[in-house]
Amino acid sequence: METRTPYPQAARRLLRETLLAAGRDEVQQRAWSEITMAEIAAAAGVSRQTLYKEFGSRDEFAQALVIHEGERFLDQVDTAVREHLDDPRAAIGAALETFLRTAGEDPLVRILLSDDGTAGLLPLVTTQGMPVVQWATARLTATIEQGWPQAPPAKARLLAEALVRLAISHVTAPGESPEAIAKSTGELLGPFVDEALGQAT
Amino acid sequence: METRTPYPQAARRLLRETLLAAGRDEVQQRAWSEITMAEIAAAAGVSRQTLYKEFGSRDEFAQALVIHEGERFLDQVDTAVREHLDDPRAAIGAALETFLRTAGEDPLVRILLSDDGTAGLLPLVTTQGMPVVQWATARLTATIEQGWPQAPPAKARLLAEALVRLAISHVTAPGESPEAIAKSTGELLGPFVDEALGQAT
DNA sequence: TAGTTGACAAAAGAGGCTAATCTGTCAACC
DNA sequence: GGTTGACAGATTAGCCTCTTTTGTCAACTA
Repeated sequence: METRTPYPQAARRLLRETLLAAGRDEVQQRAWSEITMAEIAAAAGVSRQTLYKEFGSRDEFAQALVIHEGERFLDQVDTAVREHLDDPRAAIGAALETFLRTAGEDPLVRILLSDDGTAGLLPLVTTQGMPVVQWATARLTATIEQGWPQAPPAKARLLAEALVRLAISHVTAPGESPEAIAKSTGELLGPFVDEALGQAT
Repeated sequence: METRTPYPQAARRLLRETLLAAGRDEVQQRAWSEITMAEIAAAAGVSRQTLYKEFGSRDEFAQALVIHEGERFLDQVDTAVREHLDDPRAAIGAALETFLRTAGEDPLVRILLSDDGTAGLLPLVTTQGMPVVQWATARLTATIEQGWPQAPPAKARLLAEALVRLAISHVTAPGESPEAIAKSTGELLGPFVDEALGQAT
């Protein structure tokens, strides 16, 4: 599984990583609309043109940033899932609870939700949310298939997309506590996963 | 079931209905931020003060308008559900498909989704969406309980809220076709409803 | 080769300032 | 129960200017 990465790819990856980290730092302090590309480049210790060369445009960078941050959440979800490979229903609950809790506490997510206008990042998870939904769905699908290889791919994807959409919904319009939501959703989707995975609670 | 409504209530209801209808007509043409309370009142053939007396403020009117329009969609959902009382799984599919199709074609919904900013109506179904979610959930829960009295209330509510959130998600960030979504979601939630209602397909 | 620098047009945004409009709430009237 | 007219305070439209930002050059450097 471990392969040495050739220098060019590694350098490129490092560059992206550095720029995205700089972007995160900025977004944690001010609204997206008040942050300039020049500032991000400067914070990363790189020229503005390098930023453009790597990401193409401001909007594309925003997309990449949101997905990159999402990656952090999904890593945690992965871990939560792996701790409940024996009990799919509990896995769903743990995954959702982990996600909602960390997202709810994350300063970046708070800012994202508070900056309403068209200029902000919020549309990237609502009206223009499809890229994020599809990316997260693909990622979660992979996690599920890895944890339960016997699951039919179509059903894994179905479950993943529903979880992604429900998770986003609960983050943007929060009602009950993460635990309550996790419990309910586990109950709701439990019968489906029991059937799909051929395992009983 | 049929009771004569006393005049005062009837008049009040007629007033609200007329104002909301006027509001809908306006919103179908321009963005919410460009519509004034005076125009709505005029379109309803009523004075501005009557509007304020009835709805309190611009924001409250917006809330009422969104819910009132939602009522139209949920009426259709009700009908769709009632046509499949023998098959809960099909009922879910029909309900979602009906909702997504009519919502997708509705000019009002299109405008709602295109007007991003804080000034628009969109936040009422996303970041400030809880009132709408709760209202729609309560309404759908009632429909389910009426159609399947044997269903445990908690499970009916659980199912209803998930359907509401998924429906909103699919309207704001549309991916597949209404039919495909309806089919998938029916499949996803089927096992749960089978269990909750004690009926097999 | 991968990055920096400086320069650029076009687009967007900040600032100020006035006039107009809108909201939300009066009280008087029918 | 509804209308009318009037009102202060807050918003918004318009316009104009100045500045900044975006996105893309070509020339330069390690």
